[in-house]
Amino acid sequence: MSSHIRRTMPLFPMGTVMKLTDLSARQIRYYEQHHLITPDRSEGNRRLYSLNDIDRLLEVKDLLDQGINMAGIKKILLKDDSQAEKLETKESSAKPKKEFTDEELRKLLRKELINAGRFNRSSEVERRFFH
Amino acid sequence: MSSHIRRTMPLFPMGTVMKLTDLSARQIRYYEQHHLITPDRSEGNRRLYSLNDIDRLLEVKDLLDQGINMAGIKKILLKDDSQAEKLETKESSAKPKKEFTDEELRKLLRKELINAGRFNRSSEVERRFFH
DNA sequence: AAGTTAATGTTAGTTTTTATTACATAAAAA
DNA sequence: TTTTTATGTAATAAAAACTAACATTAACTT
Repeated sequence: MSSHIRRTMPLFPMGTVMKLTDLSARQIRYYEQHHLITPDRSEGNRRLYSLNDIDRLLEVKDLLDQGINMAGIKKILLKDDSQAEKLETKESSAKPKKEFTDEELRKLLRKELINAGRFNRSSEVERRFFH
Repeated sequence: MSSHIRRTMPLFPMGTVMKLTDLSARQIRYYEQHHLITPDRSEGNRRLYSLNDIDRLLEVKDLLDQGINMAGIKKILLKDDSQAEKLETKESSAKPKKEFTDEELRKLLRKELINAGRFNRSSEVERRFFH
């Protein structure tokens, strides 16, 4: 649970993600159009990516490098994800309800980041950049 | 990629650092004025912080929370850091250099003891945040 | 008590970064 | 060949971040 909060916290703006993934802004937004990631937004509408988002982008990049096209990548990464299926069919206006305010989430994340044990499995980006 | 490069890589813009440290932009820039951090800059002059920078900011925050003032924090964090020494000398070259006397140090120490109850965190952010 | 200093807040004006949208293009698929 | 895919590029608007200056408050000094 704590790991989940830590890795889903919307933290990184576009520029950071571009550097971490070596993808262009165009590419990153394109993959979002295809629902492979759904980054949160700042109050001012800037995209904010989580560690999970960055992981996912690196997976997409990997698969593309292997010659797999978007349709295949979707099939692979969004497999039996009913939420994504819905999004795929139609722009769903149903947003996930927020249980926490942004402020509360921030505090939780920081706490988790600070206190989190090392027993959580590493994400791709963590392995690549932070170990 | 070596650990040093990873941890000194200029990655995070101000907003991200504010969230990770719960410090204001004003505070973060103030600590930079005092040479406690020296973030890199983007091509467009935006500050880019590394994991090491964030570590340092959290240390500063910790020490401030313990009632230690900037002078003491500098003494503690910049000790035998030749780069910082150079900067320090350069900036105050026109002014009389204010030394930190034993008396002042004892005062700081007393303050710290009075505010004791917390433990010193000397660990780095990388470990706390991303492992 | 009054005056200084230290640490941080706030505000204003400017530059950089990001978002959106539209059009362009090379390579792959049909 | 024509169409689709994945990505590039350009124009414009808005947010985020910069610098600099002035404001404020709590902590020291005298």
